[in-house]
Amino acid sequence: MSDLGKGRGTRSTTGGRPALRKGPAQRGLTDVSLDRVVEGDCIELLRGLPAGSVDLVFADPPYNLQLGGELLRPNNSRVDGVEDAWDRFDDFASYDRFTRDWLAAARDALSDDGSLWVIGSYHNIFRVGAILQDLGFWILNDVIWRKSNPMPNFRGKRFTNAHETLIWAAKSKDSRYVFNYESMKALNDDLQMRSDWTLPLCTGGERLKDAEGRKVHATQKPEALLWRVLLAASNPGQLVVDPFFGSGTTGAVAKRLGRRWLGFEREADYAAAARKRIARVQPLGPEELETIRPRRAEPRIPFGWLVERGLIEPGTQLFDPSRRWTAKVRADGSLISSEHRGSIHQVGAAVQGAPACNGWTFWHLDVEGRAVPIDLLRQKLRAEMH
Amino acid sequence: MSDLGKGRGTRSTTGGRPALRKGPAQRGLTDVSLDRVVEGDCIELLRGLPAGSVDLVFADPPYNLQLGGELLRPNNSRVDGVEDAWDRFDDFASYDRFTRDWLAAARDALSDDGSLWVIGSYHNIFRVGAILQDLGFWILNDVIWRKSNPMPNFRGKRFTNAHETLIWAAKSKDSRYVFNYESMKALNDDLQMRSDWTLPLCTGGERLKDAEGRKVHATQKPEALLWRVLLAASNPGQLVVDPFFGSGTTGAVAKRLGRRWLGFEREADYAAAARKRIARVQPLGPEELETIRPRRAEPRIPFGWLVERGLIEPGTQLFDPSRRWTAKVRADGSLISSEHRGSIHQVGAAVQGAPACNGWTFWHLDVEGRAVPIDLLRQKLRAEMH
DNA sequence: ACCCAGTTTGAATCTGCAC
DNA sequence: AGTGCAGATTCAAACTGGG
Repeated sequence: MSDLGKGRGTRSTTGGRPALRKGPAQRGLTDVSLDRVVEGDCIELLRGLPAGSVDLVFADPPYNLQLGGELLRPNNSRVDGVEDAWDRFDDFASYDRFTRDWLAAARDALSDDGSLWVIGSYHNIFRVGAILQDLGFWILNDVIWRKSNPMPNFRGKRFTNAHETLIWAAKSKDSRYVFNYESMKALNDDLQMRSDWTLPLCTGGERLKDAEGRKVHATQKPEALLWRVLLAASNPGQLVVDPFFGSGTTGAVAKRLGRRWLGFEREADYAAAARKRIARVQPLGPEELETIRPRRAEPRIPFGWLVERGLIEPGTQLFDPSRRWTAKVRADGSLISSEHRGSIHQVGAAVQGAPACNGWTFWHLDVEGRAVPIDLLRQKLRAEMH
Repeated sequence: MSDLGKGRGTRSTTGGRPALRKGPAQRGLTDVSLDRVVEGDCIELLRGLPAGSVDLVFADPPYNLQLGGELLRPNNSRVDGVEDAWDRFDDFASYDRFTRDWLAAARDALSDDGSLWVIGSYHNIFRVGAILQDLGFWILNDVIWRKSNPMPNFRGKRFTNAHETLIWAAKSKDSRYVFNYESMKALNDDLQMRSDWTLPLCTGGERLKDAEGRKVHATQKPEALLWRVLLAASNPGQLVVDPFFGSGTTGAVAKRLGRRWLGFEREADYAAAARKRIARVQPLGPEELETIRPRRAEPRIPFGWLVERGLIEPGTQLFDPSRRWTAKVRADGSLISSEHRGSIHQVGAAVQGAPACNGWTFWHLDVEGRAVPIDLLRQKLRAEMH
């Protein structure tokens, strides 16, 4: 694991400074303490992590369903079921305290460019979202998990509750968070991935059962959901922490996708089931893990290099797709049109009267009667340079 | 209007005691004060309503978007964002105060069995939802408006923000709120209506424009959305109040559906446009309240979903029927061949040197020695997703 | 009347590195 | 922290105009 935090284990959206990014191992976490389920209170355990050591948090906290009174105080004592408005306020207040505590601890553990996902339902997600914002998290998206096979509303008193909500938030407004745009686009047939994801509930062979055939965990999340989350917002080698580990879906998918992971779980039974489950997971090899490389991450090639390398001759006439404007290439890689001179981008913007222009895709040259974007020459040069 | 609050104007879900339910006229509101747009501050106007006089509140409050500078599309055209003064707040605390004030006033105005809808985005909806709960409202559903034609994310930095969230809440836990289960089921091809509604944005002839062709209101809601809300949660003759009336969609649909209505609006321009709009609306006759059934399209299944769902493993070798070309599946659903990488369609086209290719029928995989087109897996998945 | 190609537009927290 | 600039980035629908 000597390459933790290097290579693919870095942000893919910028391409800059990959060697400078620290992996978990450089941030006070050793191999032996990673890829494990730790039993205990998630708030204490989160507080025990080195500040800034975590790249991604995925959290599936208790939903505070006001049905069975399964509500826990920060000290893990159980709150009794309550009826009237005063007690309900007490109820929410205690849920809010708990939420604030674990979110604040998670925020401290996150690196500056790390991000956090929380999943919830209308019972708790509004409180979680508001507290997130109060703590300085910067919401990037709310994402809807649209269940293709939800439980119907048996009594016919409400709409079928057919979705859950995920919030994706960066540590701060200025964060340079990881978003693997191209991978998400690839996953969605070359269309931008939207904020609504249609996925089925976790059923069938994926659902963990005990010896008597009872489900091990009441709210086991489908692996497809975590697949999308981890692929979108982390890179191989980065550290993913799940403070409410449960049946270990986050760990199973993290292992498969080559991410480092840590799971916190209070209940020994869940922890044991998760360990057993994850031990069976086969990690993908580097080739399968390789995804579409974002153009932003490709090495920068100045236009002048094409001239220098003889891929384009000084004096060559360039034109835009509509052939309304032309410009000539000069020896230093600058362009000159009838009224403007400067870089391919500057002249492209100037002739159009636009505020900006990507000269690589705007300017074309004539190759045997066909208009070819100069970006094609750049790709050729890149291939030559490996 | 002597039958206000009787007959159809009663809850349909219980069937009990219809004659005892009061209509607006019995609760201190006269005909002359109804079905009107009132200009002024919504909090004061809500406070001025007799307690318990309102059957349904629909609210589309400012979202507090906190937009930065200007945003350009890839073609350099400028996005016409929400820059109106009414959407600007100093900070979360002042937005929260505003929200608490209008929600508290709305709650007092609501009858005990009345309910409230609020629409918002991730910028504000979590704060609204938490405050709702703090005030004693009882959330019945959160409903997702899934936009069929959302604005893309132009910079590729996030998921396409393709939905908005509505919260539907009763005045209290014990409320006997109106829910027209059968109407909703009928609207949905005799299936229970789910909590996610797919509807297009308000465009075309429905969108109000001024003399210069500019949109009258930055955020006009589609009538189809209000149609569903009013049909679900109110009965003819009941009173619907919209404290952020804007372009008057709530009033237009309420009039058409035979509901009484009241709209509060601070801006005189909006109020005038709404009055003009609603004057043109023809109320439906009792028999016409039958609705058009929405058409259901076959769901699109991107190839990546097969990978995500475990129907095809990353690393799987694909080949064409003639077995001249092969390619490998990667974790994000893209393919890689010896010379090309991209979507199933792109790589299929590239290896053949063809301009286009249907990857679904071109690529096959080996199942027990037999070549099976990947389209078969798609059909399998589609069947699982209805 | 229809078709096709090009243009416009929508509640948007929308760049990142070098100097 | 501020400035300059390379260069990356869009989907569904409705509308417009010419043939």
